[in-house]
Amino acid sequence: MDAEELSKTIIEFYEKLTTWEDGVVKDSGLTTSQNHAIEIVGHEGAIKMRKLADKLGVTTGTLTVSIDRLEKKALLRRVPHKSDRRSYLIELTEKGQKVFKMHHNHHLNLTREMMTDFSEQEQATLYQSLKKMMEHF
Amino acid sequence: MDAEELSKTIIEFYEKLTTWEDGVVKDSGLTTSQNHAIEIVGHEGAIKMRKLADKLGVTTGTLTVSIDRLEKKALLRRVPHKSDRRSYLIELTEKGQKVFKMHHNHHLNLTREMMTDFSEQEQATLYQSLKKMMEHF
DNA sequence: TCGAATAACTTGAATGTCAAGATATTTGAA
DNA sequence: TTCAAATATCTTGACATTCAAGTTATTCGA
Repeated sequence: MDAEELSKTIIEFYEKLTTWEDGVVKDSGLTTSQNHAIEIVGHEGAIKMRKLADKLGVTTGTLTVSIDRLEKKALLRRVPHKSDRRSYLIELTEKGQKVFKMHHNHHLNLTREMMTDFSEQEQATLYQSLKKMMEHF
Repeated sequence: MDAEELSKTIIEFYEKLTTWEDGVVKDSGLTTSQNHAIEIVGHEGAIKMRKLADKLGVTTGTLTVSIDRLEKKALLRRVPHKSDRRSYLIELTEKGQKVFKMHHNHHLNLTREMMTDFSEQEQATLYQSLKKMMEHF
């Protein structure tokens, strides 16, 4: 297999996902960055600002502003940390949960759609390949 | 294969690529958006503003500003269109070519790195799977 | 106990983005 | 041919994202 060709195809696939995701996010009235925050809080559950900033790959200053806006939209909230009064836990509101689940389902539908022509065996192979590639990050 | 699990893994893989790409781009002194423009011009060759805007998924107003900045960095230039005086062709400068090739090689290296544990057969299967998934966009 | 480290917030500057409108040019129909 | 409509790009104003640098409050550790 030619590495050039494979590299090009991986990038192409990545670009397609990005375009799809941008479209889905825009329809939900959120920005990409806001959606990303909701995704992580949805998957991780209550999480500290510091840890969330690291996962998003932004500074805490950036995150403060970002959480301000999401809190204003009533999608998540700051809850004072029980044992550290400098800190907050960020968690989804009910409205935030709904948005998260909606987005989660969109992804699930896309996966099912993409898998229509895959045999059970092919799906398993793809799954293992993705896992194997991720070992290199 | 559980669609939930597969969906989760695809997203995970996508996130890893994003983080990797962000790091590479940041090291090059460009923004993600600027890099994206260079990628497309590098792959497509001389291209009209209108077409480039469509491929980037932004308005022409956004692109004008973006190209202004890249022109100031001497990475690409506007060349008047031969038969349509309203229009320009955007092309890479030599410096832009270098940046493009560098980035291209980074991707190639990543692909080779990810493929280290893949047999020839596995690589071909992955390639076909990616192609097949992309038919659904 | 107290200085260093840590968590989050604030501010200022740069960039990205869109919508709406402006300008120049091309196109197509009368 | 002529001219209104379409097209290509640019401009402007408003807002979001982001970082760096600096601030405040609290916790930690020697």
